[in-house]
Amino acid sequence: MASNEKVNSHGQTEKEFLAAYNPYKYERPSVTVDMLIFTVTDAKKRNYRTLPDKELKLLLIKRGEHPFIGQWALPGGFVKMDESLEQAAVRELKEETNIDSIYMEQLYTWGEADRDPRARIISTSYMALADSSTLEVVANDDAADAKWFSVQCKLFQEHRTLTGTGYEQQRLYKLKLACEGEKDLEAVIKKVKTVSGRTVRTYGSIEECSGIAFDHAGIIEYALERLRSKIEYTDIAFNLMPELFTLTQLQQVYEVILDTELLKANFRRKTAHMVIETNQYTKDAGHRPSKLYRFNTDWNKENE
Amino acid sequence: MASNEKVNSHGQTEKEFLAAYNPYKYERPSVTVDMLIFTVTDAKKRNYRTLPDKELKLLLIKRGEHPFIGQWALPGGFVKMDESLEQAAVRELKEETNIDSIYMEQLYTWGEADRDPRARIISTSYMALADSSTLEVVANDDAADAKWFSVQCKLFQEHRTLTGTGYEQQRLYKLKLACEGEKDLEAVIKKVKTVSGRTVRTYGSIEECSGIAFDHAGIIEYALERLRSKIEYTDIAFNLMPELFTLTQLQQVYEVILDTELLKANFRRKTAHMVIETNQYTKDAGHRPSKLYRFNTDWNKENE
DNA sequence: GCAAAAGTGTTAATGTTACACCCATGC
DNA sequence: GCATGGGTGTAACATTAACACTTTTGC
Repeated sequence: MASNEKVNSHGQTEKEFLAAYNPYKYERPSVTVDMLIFTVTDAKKRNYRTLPDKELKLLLIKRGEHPFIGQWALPGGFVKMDESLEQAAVRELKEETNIDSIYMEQLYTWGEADRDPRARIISTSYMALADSSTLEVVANDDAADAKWFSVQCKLFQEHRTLTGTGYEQQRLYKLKLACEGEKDLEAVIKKVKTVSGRTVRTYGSIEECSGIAFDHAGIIEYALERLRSKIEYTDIAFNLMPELFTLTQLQQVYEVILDTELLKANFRRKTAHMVIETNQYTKDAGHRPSKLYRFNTDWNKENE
Repeated sequence: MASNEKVNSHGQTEKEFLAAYNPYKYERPSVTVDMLIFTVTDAKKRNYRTLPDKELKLLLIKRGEHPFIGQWALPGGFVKMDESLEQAAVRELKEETNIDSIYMEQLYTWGEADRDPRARIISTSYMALADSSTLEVVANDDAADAKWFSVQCKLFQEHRTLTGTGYEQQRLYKLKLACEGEKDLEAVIKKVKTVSGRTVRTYGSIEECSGIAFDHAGIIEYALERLRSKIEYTDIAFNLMPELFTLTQLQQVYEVILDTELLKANFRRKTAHMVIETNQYTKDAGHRPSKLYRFNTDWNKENE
């Protein structure tokens, strides 16, 4: 369907409408969705007794074309004219992982004019969370250019300068993405907060970056921040869990995302109302068997 | 600059790039920013003794053209090809209120394919908060088609149906916008949460709407929800306060946004660390003078 | 004096943090 | 027996919610 054949509900062709309303005529940005698909997997057991460590993983695609050829990028693609942003995100998710109906939320829309060297592209990022047991088959199916990278992001420098009317706070985060058989990807992201009188302004920038395409390092950092804060006050973490899980597994997922150690007794009290006990147990674990739980979808019936 | 003259950093014209990368050729959406500019103002005093009530206000523009002619819409406009989304938002803010450098944050990007009857338009919404003392002059300057509406949004119906594998929860919110000399604007927004097994899905829709253009009623409801939740754990409310304020005024702002009554003593303890006492007092108030405070920009020095 | 709001103190309930301890399993 | 994790109890402390009370002003 050519653009100038489209007649809208007011008897205008799209061309007529745009000529009247859009000062930029046919020069319009392209819109894409960028998908941040996270999961949590087990690292290798150190010996027969220990539990495996958990790793937070993110799906990346190796670019086969310029620009950033050979570098890794978030999966995603153009939004079609007849589908909503969310439909586009669901479609991309299905294409990449072959799963529909997993948790997904819109994160942020990235609109710097020069973020893509080819043309003006505005990208809305979506975060999806999946239970790794559902995914494993698919990951192998995929072409060799889609891989799960383990994700780590740490604050490694912080400094604060007083100015006449306030202060400027600068923080440097190091993002590390690793995948067996691939070079490690690294980026340094700077976040600056300027307080001058009553006005507070914040902005971020990518200071160093190796192997990560476009501004995707910044997008990944943003998603991790969101994930970290939302895990504290929502039930978002259960989207990363299998149907049945032990409380220690749940705690490990919290720990790998928050990057802290939590106290077992306190963690169990805090999450008690979000889980339902089953009468099943793990076995052959090299230590005492543990009870399996499932997510209690009704935990916040009253509040929200 | 015509679109096909633009040569990018890889020696392609934009036309060549899009032919290769974009399956939709030249058919691309338009992108706009929609601005939600909030402020809090005083209603009329009931008598010489009482304090004025606070009202949460939102700036709306009367549409002079089809579609939705005569109805009220959020201010906003097209994103130019050489400016970022945020620059576009700042520009629109300046055009509407003549203010730069007030608090602003990106809210959400609205991408339903049919949300504008004329053509495919994707809109990123930004919320801005302003202290009304800075604004009052400008509001009068503006053309008669821009007005501040008082905003109210209440949950008025809730119901829950059990399904085989979970439940469906439905909530109806009534949004009311009022402005002296204008008809009241009203909308009913439905939010549905479907829990089926472990998968939770949420979506919203506008059920009834009178006088509010496009899908803007839903955008306003979304912004109010964000404002309400952020006021609880950030210092966002101080963007609505003048330089100097009393603790009761601050409490009133919290109350009008949260739509509850708060206990004075407890409110003061909770906000104590975010304010700095001055040695100034209000006077001629018909009751005991009260101390004026200012925002303490350093309140979260350690934490965040 | 009195209405209205400013401002402070107290107590009970609740939630959080840190730590200590016992239990069950596989080798 | 012992390493490893499963699972529970408790005391100190911090936070919150509800209420009661005193102070200061303009008319």
